[in-house]
Amino acid sequence: MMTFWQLTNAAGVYRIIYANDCTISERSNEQGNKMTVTIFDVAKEANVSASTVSRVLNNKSTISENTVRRVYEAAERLGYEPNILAQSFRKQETRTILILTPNMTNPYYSNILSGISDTTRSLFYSSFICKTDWNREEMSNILGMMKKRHAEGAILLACEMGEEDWLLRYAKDNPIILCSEFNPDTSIPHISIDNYKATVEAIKYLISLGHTKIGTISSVNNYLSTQLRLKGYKDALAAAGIEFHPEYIEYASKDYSYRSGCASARKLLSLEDRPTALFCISDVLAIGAINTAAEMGIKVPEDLSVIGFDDVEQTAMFSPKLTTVAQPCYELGKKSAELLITALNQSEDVPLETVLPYQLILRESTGSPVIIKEESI
Amino acid sequence: MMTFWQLTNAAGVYRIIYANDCTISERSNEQGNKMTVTIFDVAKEANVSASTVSRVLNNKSTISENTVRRVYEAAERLGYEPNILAQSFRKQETRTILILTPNMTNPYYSNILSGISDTTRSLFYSSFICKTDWNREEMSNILGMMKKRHAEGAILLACEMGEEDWLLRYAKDNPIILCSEFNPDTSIPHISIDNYKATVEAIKYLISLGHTKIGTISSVNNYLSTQLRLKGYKDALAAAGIEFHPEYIEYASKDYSYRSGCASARKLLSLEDRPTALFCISDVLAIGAINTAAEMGIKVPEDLSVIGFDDVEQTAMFSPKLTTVAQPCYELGKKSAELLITALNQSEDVPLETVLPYQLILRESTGSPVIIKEESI
DNA sequence: CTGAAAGCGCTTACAG
DNA sequence: CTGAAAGCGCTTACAG
Repeated sequence: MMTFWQLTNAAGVYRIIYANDCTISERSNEQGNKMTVTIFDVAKEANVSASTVSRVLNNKSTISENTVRRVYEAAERLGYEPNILAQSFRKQETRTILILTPNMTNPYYSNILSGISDTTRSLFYSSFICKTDWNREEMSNILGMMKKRHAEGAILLACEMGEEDWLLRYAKDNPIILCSEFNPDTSIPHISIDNYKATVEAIKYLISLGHTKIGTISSVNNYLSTQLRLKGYKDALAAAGIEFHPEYIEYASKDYSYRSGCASARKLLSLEDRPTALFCISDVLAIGAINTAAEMGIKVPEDLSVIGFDDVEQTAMFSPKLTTVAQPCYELGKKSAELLITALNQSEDVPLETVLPYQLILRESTGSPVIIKEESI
Repeated sequence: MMTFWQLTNAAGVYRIIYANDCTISERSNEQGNKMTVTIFDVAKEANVSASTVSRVLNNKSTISENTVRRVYEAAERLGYEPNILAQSFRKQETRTILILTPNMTNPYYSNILSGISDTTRSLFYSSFICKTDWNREEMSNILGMMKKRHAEGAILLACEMGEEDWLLRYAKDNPIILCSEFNPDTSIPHISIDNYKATVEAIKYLISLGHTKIGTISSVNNYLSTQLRLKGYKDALAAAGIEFHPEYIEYASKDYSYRSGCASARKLLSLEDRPTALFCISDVLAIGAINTAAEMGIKVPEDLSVIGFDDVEQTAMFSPKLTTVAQPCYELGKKSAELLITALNQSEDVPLETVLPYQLILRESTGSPVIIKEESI
């Protein structure tokens, strides 16, 4: 049994995939070598020209029903499989995209990668995942593969602000999508959640619980999300008329390491008038804060509320369960891939900005502050 | 400035990579379209034939020094970049390998993937990571890409026992490497640590600490490693003359889920004469055991010693720090890729079995059992 | 040490 | 609706 798969998109059918899942008749020459069945063999068998076979298999132009049938039958009889290498060469297209990620093991990235990978495959594209370690030279090398025709487009995860200028050099020749992080002034299409709004909602929630002494663990990195979350934190406090305390802000390492989360938390919790709630810009940082609090004898959520960010599944192993802002990682990846492939297939422009929904998930690490009776003189 | 990179392996130079990192002279025709610089253009510029240019750029046969220089200079002057699509087509090679993984987000896998990915890239191969969800049909589809000339070989992570027969159908046409898991009777090259020895060492360590009531959290899956670890557990006990208690074995879910680790631990720790030590065949299971013990008021390591397996970095966030058998995940990936590419490049056979060193890492989750005075009549 | 020529397997104007 | 022909850019026997 032979099956033909058709993939359609807005622009119409653009590729026929030809799958052969049973025994195929393999022809051999006298030496017993396998001979490749080409489009010419099929043409001869079907009594048509190679051009016609090509057209039938690619759904190009209208062809008489009779011919179509004959070609399909001949192809099946011969066990023809199109030579992808020849097709790529002829069309000068690789159907390959580049994925640049700082690393592959961080669950936030790996979930995005998973979404990208599944999506590209379902659209018959290959994705080539490359680890950059935030190294700009490495990124340049990788993107240079597009010029060398190894790939046709790229998705960049975790692009720091300020990477804009040199990136444009590549973006003008090949479509590029920025996933999660981007420069607000960029002309390169990007996709993310609304980090500002998400943070405001998280802080408002803490305020609604009765907290007024709210600290944050931010990061020294140069991501837009970090900036936006810091601004959301400040704005939400201001909107509620809560005085801003600069000492309530600590900055963790650029990669949100657990260690640095612990260190930041320790500083904040050692403050004379320590916060009763902590907004952390990543789950790992939040876990660090919770563990540090425990070490210091501060109970979560009784003495301290903690909110994380991302909702990576690995936090399910912790108790108390983390209240956090969930990012749709898999969907961020999926959508990035779809946008890129759209850009690749039609000259039609892709939207500059795509915003996916976040969700504030309330679990066990937050609660109302214990009201300590103020002693008056 | 133009640079040529040479990659050498045991078989000698096998590819020249040609990198151009500065402004290149781009020629245009009257319409201003970019014209591709081909090997013929370089040939004309250097006053040699295209064959010679090809030979120079591929280091084939001996060529007069003078010619070599002229060709390089011409190539540089013209900003020539070899057309990879044409090369692939001509040689009918994709330089692409398939990686089949149950999922991409589990840190054990993602670390292996990272090793594979870095290595293939450094050897100028592409790796195409595909998620299988343990679905055999999906695996077949993916491996089918080799026949369709999309890829030349494959690395399979987490191949369950019994997958052998249908796999051979693919392994006879294209090299395949099994990483971490395999069938002991397989004829397909594989790489792993010595799971049996590692387990024996771990159990011996527990015994040396004074434990005699040692339980294990195994899994219902069908991996060789699971079998070997169970056998190692039993054998080590037997070797020490410790009686085997069937009720000291529990089986977690096939994917080592945290939840199932908790459930298994609860059963073991609810036993009348409960174990004082638990050997868990994955770190996540071990974390589940530790957390469950805590919930039950059982202290680790005072009342219960716990050993994990894998040493994925994510466990660094837990206290007490986990004693565990470390697997060299990144190296397993790296070595798998090297083996596969070796198999691809030389007909020379690759070793059937490659064993990488493990390491028992002693941290805080293990200790001597508290000796409870036996009450005599 | 080097060149002329064939050919990898397909797609696509062009012509009818 | 269909065919003959050219050509994508390279590599590699073959011949000298």
